[in-house]
Amino acid sequence: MEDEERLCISSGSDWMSEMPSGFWDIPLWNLSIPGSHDTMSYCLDERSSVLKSLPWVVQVLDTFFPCIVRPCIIKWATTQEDSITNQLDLGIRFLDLRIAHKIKDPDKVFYFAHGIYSLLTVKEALTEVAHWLDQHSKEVVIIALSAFDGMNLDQHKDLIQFLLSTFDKKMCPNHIVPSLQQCWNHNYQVILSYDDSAAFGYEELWPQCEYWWADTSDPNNVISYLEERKTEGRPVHRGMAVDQADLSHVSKACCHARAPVLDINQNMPGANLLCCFLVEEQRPCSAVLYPPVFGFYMVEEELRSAGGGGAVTGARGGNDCCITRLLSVVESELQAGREKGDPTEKQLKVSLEDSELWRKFKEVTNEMIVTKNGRRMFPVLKVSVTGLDPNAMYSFLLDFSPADGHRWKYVNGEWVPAGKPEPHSHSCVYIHPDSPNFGAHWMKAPVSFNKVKLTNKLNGGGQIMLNSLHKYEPQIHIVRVGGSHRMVTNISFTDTQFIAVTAYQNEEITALKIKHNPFAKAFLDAKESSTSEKLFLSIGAILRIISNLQLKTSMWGYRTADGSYQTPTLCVLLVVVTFPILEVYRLLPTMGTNTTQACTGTEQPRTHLPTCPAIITTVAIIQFFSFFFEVSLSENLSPGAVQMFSSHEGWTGVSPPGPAAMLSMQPAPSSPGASSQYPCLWTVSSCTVSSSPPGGIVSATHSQEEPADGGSTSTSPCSLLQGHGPTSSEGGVDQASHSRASNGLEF
DNA sequence: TCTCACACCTTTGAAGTGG
DNA sequence: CCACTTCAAAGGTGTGAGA
Repeated sequence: MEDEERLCISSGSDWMSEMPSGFWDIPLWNLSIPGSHDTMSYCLDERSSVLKSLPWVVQVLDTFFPCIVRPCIIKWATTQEDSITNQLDLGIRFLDLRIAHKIKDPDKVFYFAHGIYSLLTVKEALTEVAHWLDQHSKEVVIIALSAFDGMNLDQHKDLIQFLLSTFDKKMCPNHIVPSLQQCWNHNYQVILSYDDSAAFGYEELWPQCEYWWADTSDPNNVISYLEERKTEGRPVHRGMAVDQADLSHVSKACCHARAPVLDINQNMPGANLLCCFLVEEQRPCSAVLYPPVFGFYMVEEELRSAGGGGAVTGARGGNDCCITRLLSVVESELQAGREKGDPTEKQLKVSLEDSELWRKFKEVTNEMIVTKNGRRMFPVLKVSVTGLDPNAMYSFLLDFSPADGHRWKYVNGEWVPAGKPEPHSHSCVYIHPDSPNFGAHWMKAPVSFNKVKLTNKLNGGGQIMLNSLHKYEPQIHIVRVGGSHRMVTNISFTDTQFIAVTAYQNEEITALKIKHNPFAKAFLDAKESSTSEKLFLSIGAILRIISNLQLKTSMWGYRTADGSYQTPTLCVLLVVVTFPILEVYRLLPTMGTNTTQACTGTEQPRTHLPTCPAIITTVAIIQFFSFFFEVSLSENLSPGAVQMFSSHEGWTGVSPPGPAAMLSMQPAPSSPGASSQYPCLWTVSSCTVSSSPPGGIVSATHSQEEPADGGSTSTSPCSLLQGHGPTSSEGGVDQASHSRASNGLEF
């Protein structure tokens, strides 16, 4: 960044309006904006009871020894000394407000809370803010409301109504990309983040700020943590991000970053020195262009810059000794209080349920339907969690980040990138309905996001809005709530990526959804009934074949030594019974299936493999018994073979595998017209059964169009043996017999 | 590419029943 | 009072026609 762009503004109360024009069009989240941690903690009420969210020991002690407990809490909890108006005058533009409603308080009065309740009410404080904004019409304040201790839905509604009426047209809608210029053009002065699901549906309310917390008091670790997070890119969902760094193990947080939150705590000299440095040396509006330079990184850089004599501002030049001393104090202070962290959460593990199913969808590029009214996800995103603190409170959130920088289209059976993506539209964060809840609750069973709905319209109601034909990756955020210790863990699984669509493009995806989603069972049953119907067609086909054989042998029997014919009833029955049994076996994977049935992978192998033995065996039986026929089939079949029967879609749905995949029942080709004791030579594939012509193999076609009368279309099972007219003639099969066969089966 | 009505299914919860 | 069953309503699916 050029030095000119690092201009520091001397005035705190109107520094935004005094920003150089180069910053006017930069989204606010790309500016480094000073804020105050627990903004309202300067007015905690010693007479109020402690919060119920505090450990029970503290509550018990407060019951018996309030005169001791409360001053201690106030000393610990007071992170600010200046009033909210003074903070704004000093340049603070990010307000961290923890809201609470006093237990058993019948009035609709809301307070701030940090350990105990505040003296000032929310109404009083925010009215003060609104008044200040009236006097500073070009200043923009980011207000983050969170915690909401002891509040129910009705109270949320009351509070939201108050916010809407207080700030009215000053509130920047959440679909706007807020820059100074944008805000000035529309007189927006408030960006209000409301960290509760009650805010869904209000376009004036922004989602929760994302906190990046290094969870360490070591400045080097803070820097490396923020550097690492910086490489991951910006938060995927809109809203302010707070990169927070705890400079003391007692949670006297000094926060800074994209929307830095500065703690002006008087009790922590190290932190205060650094904060003072930030405030007095860096100053508000020490803005950075994208990519954002994070707080401490910037401090470090500017320290080097100042120390190296490259004065950015006149005030900093020649302050080498001062800076070194400051850093030394900070380092020693922080070294003394290394954070201990929570050993439990360090072992946090999150695993994806149904990962095998997700993987199958991923293999064929998963698709998720988005509709105007919202459509559930399938497979359902479900995770198992271990390693949480069983007694701590957590919220589980879900949002969706663009998986890549493409728009996609489905062309010729595959997804291909198709240009630049639409701007990532505002996507609500879905808060798991069980939130907040104890760690023990989250760990006792897999956490399922089965109720989340995906939409392509911005219609609130907690639905996730996605762009159609864009690829997304779900992200789960585990947020520790209800205490000053705030932990955020983000988890995502690449197998859960999908392309949002308004209608399924890939038939394989449709098949997988129908197969595994119980709500789509109707279509599974439809397929089954269709299959069963075809099964009977197949049985009919084989019977016609047998019938046809009977015709060709003049009678259904074999010639004995004395020249008479015997009817091999048992053989016929075997043929008739074997085929349906094998057919049923073949259909087993699809019949009676439910969601618990394991998927065998893509549809192709499922229908492919069992088909072969069914046909092979059936044909082999026919072949075997035809051995007894006086009239060899080979005499009646043309070498230019036609298909046998392929009534089921599953058979023909399999692409003809080509010669390499063919199974030859008897490899030796017969010369056309050659008479043999063996009736014919068969070649069997997964979907075709044909006599083997010298020149090659005829591929299969569907037999659904098979005429009911067993006519002479080439796809008819009858036609397998008789349908090639010239050959039939050559074989000497008389037309009368043919007609008789078409009229019915005789057994 | 998207929307919508539709048939068909599962899920859910209230009502009924019996021990 | 509880456990179990029944049943109807609500809601989740993919489909296919049409915009």
